[in-house]
Amino acid sequence: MINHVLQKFNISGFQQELLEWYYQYKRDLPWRENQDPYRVWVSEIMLQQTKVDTVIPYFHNFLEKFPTVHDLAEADEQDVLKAWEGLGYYSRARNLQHAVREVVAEYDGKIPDNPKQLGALKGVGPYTKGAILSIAFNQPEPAVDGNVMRVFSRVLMIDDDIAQAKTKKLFESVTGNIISKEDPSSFNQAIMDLGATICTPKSPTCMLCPVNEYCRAYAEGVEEQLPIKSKAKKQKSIPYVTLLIKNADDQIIIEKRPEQGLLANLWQFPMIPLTDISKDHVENWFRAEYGLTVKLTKELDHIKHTFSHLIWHMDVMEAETQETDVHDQRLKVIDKADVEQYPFPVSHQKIKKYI
DNA sequence: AATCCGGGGAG
DNA sequence: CTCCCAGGATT
Repeated sequence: MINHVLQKFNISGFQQELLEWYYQYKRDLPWRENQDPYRVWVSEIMLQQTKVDTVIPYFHNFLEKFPTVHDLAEADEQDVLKAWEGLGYYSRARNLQHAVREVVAEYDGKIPDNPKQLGALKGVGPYTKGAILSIAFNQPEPAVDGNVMRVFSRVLMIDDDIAQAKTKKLFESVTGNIISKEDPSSFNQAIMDLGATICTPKSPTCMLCPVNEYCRAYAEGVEEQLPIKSKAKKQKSIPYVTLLIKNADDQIIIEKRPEQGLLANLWQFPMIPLTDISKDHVENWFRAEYGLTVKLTKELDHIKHTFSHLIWHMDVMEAETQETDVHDQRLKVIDKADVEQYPFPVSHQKIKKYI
């Protein structure tokens, strides 16, 4: 299969054109300042399913707060989540800290440079493993992400569905055969840059592509038709009432989310799902579930928030309580001014302005 | 092999 | 609106 795909493909010519282009035009990115494996690691985790422009400010802030593996290992998880606030996929942050603690405990704080130990760390999958091994340790390991599959599906005119797991293995094999043994670090990063700036998902600028003479899809004029990707099914919709609860002491009540699942360990304003009850039973349901008596006073907003796999419809209500303390473990009474100390998902940050 | 897990921006 | 982004863990 691989032999067939790579038949008559000029590997060394492709490598040379790609690398020469990269040496001249590579993007100036903060994690390319040096090859510190910790910085490479943090950047690769942040960049999972996340655009470069989004990551840059988070990367600076994160490295300022946690400059070394030891700083991150010793940090409070809530502080790590606060540094991740708004970036999404929060298990990345929790897994990264878990893995860093393992590196400190098992490897004396030195990030392992072999595939077995590196790939065993929490949150380090096939892509990230290859990225760290190649970028930080100069090892010729493939790092297959969306860019790599898009670029090589066009260059080699591969029409397999890139949404399927087995297709990713095909591209790992392909990349393992094409990657430069002289400069694997630059090679992998060059494919990323090419995918981000030239070989883009829509309207690729093939005229400016350094490897267009090696591209089979371009030669056939079908680059816009690749890669093939099956569509994801659409999200499920869930209605909620969300409460901004205020007490007589000018305080508000927030809730810590469960330690597993969606937005784990982040904070929110108490939410009541309207899947089993109707809106006029919210006060009773809340008293039964949280042991707190509240009175809904005013409708503040209606927020629609879309996740990868579901959609929240939040009817935001202002509520009052006569209580000054709470008894449910999940709830916490805080001063209005202290709300900024807690990590909130973006969906709930939109509610802060009503405080 | 499917599903879960966030949020943003380009078009 | 749709797509998809330097994906991984869980089932």
